[in-house]
This record gives sequence, structure tokens and C-alpha cells, in this order.
Amino acid sequence: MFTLSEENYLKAIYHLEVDGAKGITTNAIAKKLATKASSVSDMIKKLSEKEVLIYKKYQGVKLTEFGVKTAANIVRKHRLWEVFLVDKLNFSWDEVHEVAEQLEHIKSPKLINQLDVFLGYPTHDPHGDPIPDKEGNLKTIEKSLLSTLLKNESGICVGVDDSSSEFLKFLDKKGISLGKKITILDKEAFDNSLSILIDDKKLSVSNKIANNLYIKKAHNG
Amino acid sequence: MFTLSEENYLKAIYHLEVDGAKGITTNAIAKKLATKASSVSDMIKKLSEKEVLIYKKYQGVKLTEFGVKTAANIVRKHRLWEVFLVDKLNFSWDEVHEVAEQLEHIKSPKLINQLDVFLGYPTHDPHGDPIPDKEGNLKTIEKSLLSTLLKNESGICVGVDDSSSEFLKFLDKKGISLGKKITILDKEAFDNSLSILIDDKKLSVSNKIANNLYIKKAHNG
DNA sequence: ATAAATTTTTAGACAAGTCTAAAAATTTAT
DNA sequence: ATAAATTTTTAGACTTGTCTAAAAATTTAT
Ligand SMILES: [Mn+2]
Ligand SMILES: [Mn+2]
Ligand SMILES: [Mn+2]
Ligand SMILES: [Mn+2]
Repeated sequence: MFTLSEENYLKAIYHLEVDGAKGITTNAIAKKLATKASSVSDMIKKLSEKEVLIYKKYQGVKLTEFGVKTAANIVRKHRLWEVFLVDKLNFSWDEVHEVAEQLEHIKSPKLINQLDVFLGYPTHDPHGDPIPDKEGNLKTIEKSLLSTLLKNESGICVGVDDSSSEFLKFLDKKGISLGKKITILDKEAFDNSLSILIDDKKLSVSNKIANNLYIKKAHNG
Repeated sequence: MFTLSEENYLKAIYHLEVDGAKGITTNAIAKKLATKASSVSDMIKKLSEKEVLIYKKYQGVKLTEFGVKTAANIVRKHRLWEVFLVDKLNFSWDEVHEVAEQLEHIKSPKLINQLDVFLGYPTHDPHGDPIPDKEGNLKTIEKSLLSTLLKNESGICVGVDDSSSEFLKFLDKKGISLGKKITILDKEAFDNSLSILIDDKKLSVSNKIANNLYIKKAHNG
């Protein structure tokens, strides 16, 4: 059994690994968790003793198989709860994260299994992030940043990179949401802004947005 | 804002008050929470400073209005979550309490409001206990212990006094659940056992059961 | 290769919450 | 009214998790 704190460290390390970081150092973890390196140092010792990770002094950490499973299960809970909040309790996608941060620590295997059933076995959370299965496996779909699409290419909006409340609310205002079809009408070389077609309307989006929005390319023929 | 520990103390004191205890002493609280008197003594000081209760040395504690509201809100959350688990996630009434003990501490006013809406504004939890409203008011319905009914009287089963998993499972086995009509066929003076009619079947129940089951008397005419 | 800058660890302190053991206050019994 | 029993408080210790400041190890620059 893991404490709330241990779970949060585990999750942070897991996310760093999934995001492809190689040297997951004390400092990297401290930054991710907005805490101090000395605190991380202490916690690494504890987690290492609990055999969820292997630590090589001054080298960095790596989750064990057990560690990955444990962390993935927390992420699974987090994302299932987010689906619940949006689908059943009418939360909008920018309101769910904080509450899910709390709910992810509730301990009850039956609860999470039944929630999964109740929600109809969702595969992705409201931000387009994949929900790990019971064994902790992540199914990643192929997706590209909107900024990588070429003129006249199109695809379906399937996720966000930055899922801050500010960005999500901004997308809401622009009428951009997951599942919508987007077509690149034009690319502006000057500031890398895009002219896109969404809902049969023309819209101009900045490069910053285009770098935070994931699209599943239509294999357009 | 209150810590998990503070919330559990508050809830314990609230339950003692609702159950009509007068001198809610350090020892009484310690017993309820299966902790030590010295720990309670410390916590009472803290809660007193936070103005949720008034403490008179060697006399006992009394919740302030603010304390009652705060505690009732935790109980409200606990019972709404229990309804959710039974109604939506197919938990049985003997499985929900432990999980609700965790869920009751999740902090999100919107969550609990929306949960209330989603569940259809339930007034009672799966054990027949009333759900406090947003202001913390408890609506108590009139109910009597099965043991107080007279021969030939009947009523609807509306609650349990002992809601331990063992007792609830025992009731399940006997086919007794909330909402069912029970008629007293006979009372045995020797051991205070009862012969009752439920679902058109005759059943014998011990005095111990009769003292833990609440009935809403049918004003039989 | 040595010095400088950076990263990591250790040492010591603190807050929350708990416990045991002893002291103090209160209640009950004689 | 005094003694005995009980309740409550205090004192001191321990755990978890955090922090600051300093020491140690490592990496980078010259
Ligand atoms: Mn999230
Ligand atoms: Mn968390
Ligand atoms: Mn309960
Ligand atoms: Mn609780």
C-alpha cells in the first residue's frame, strides 16, 4: 500500500517516462512536483526500498515493472474519474483535473472496475489521453500536432498537449473541441499561424495553439 | 479548510450529538474513534481554535453552528456516495461504507452538487439514514424498532440501527431489505423472538434482529 | 588537469498526528 | 471529609513529509 505522497511521486515519474525523458533525475522530479530536491532525495530512498523503482546515485531513476503497473493504475483511475465527471456530472473538460487529482487516490478495486463498466469502458479521457487498461497497458493512437499538417490536409481533433484550464477555455471560446474535423486552408510563413476550416467556418489560429492541439490525420484520398 | 483527521473527529462528534449523547467527553470520542484520550485532547484544542466546537474542561464538547454545518456536510457526502455506489455501480449495501469513508473527504462543492442532481436528490442512504441537505438540516422520519411493534401490527422496513457488514449480509440471507412490508404474526415471550410475515412468507427472527431493524408503522385501519 | 558551476545528498529543524507514561484534576466511595 | 478510583491533561517521543543550509559528488569550462 502506498501513501498519497508516494502515489504522487510515482505518477510524476511515470509521466516523465511516458513522455520519453531518459535521465529522470532528482531535479527533474523536483521540478515536476514543485518541491525541493532534498525532499525528492528522501522519497527516492523510500520508493526504492518498496521496489517500485531502481535508483543509481547521480544517474536517475527507472520504474520497475511493479512500479509501472502501480503508477499506471493511478493514471487509470485519474482518467476514468475525469470521464465520469464530464459524461455523467456535466463538468466541462477544464474543471475535471483538480478533482481527479483527489479521486485518483481512492482505494477500492471494485470501485474502479465498476466505474469502468458504468462508463462503457472508455479508452480516452476528456483531453484525449489514453486510459491504461487493468494491466497497465497504454494504447497510443497515432496523432500529430496541428502545426505539422500541410496545406489542404485535414483530420480529426483528438487531443491536447497543454491541458491547462486556460488553454481549454480558450479552445472552447474558439469552438474547437475533440472530435471535430479540421482542414488546413492556409499556412502563414510569417508567424506560422494557420487558417483552418472547422464546422464550415474559417478560423485563424496562432502557432501556439497549433503546437498544442493533436490531430488524427485523415488518410485523405 | 479541514484536514482528513479533523474531518473524522468532527464527524464522530456530530454522530454522538445526533445520537443524543449529552456529555461528549474526551473518553467518549476516543472510544468512538478507537484512539487514545491524549490524542483527542490535542485535537479538541485544535478544533476549538478553529471554532467548530466549544470545550469546557472536564465537561465535554459541543459543536458550534459552524461545526454542525461542517460535519453535516461530510455526512451528506458520505451518504450521497453510498447511494451512488449502490444505485449506479452495483455495490451491495454491506460494501459501501468503507469506500464512502474515503470519498467523503473529496473537496469539491460542484462535485457533490452534481452528484446530488445525478442521483435524483435522494433523501436517504442505502441503510435508511437521512441525507443532510445543503444547509446541513436533517429530516428525520418517524420510525420504530421492529421489536416495539405489537402482534398484528405491520409496517415498512426503512432502516437498520447496526449497519455492520455482518448484520447486513445476514439480512440479505433472510431476504429482508428496505422497502419490504413486515407484519408481526406472533411474539414469543420466552426469548422475545418474533414470527413475521414478509413477501408472503413466514419467518422467525430473533430479538437481536428485531432490535436493529427500523420500521415505519403502517397506520393500519 | 585544475577550477568553476551544477547537482545531489546529508544534517538539522519543523508541523501534524499519534502514542505511552506520568501528573493533575475531578468524581465516587467510605 | 478524606481516600480511592477515574478521567483528563501534559510531557516527551516517534513517524511522515517537508524545508533550508551546508557538504559532497559530479559535470562543465578553461
Ligand atoms: Mn487530468
Ligand atoms: Mn495526485
Ligand atoms: Mn456509511
Ligand atoms: Mn472518514
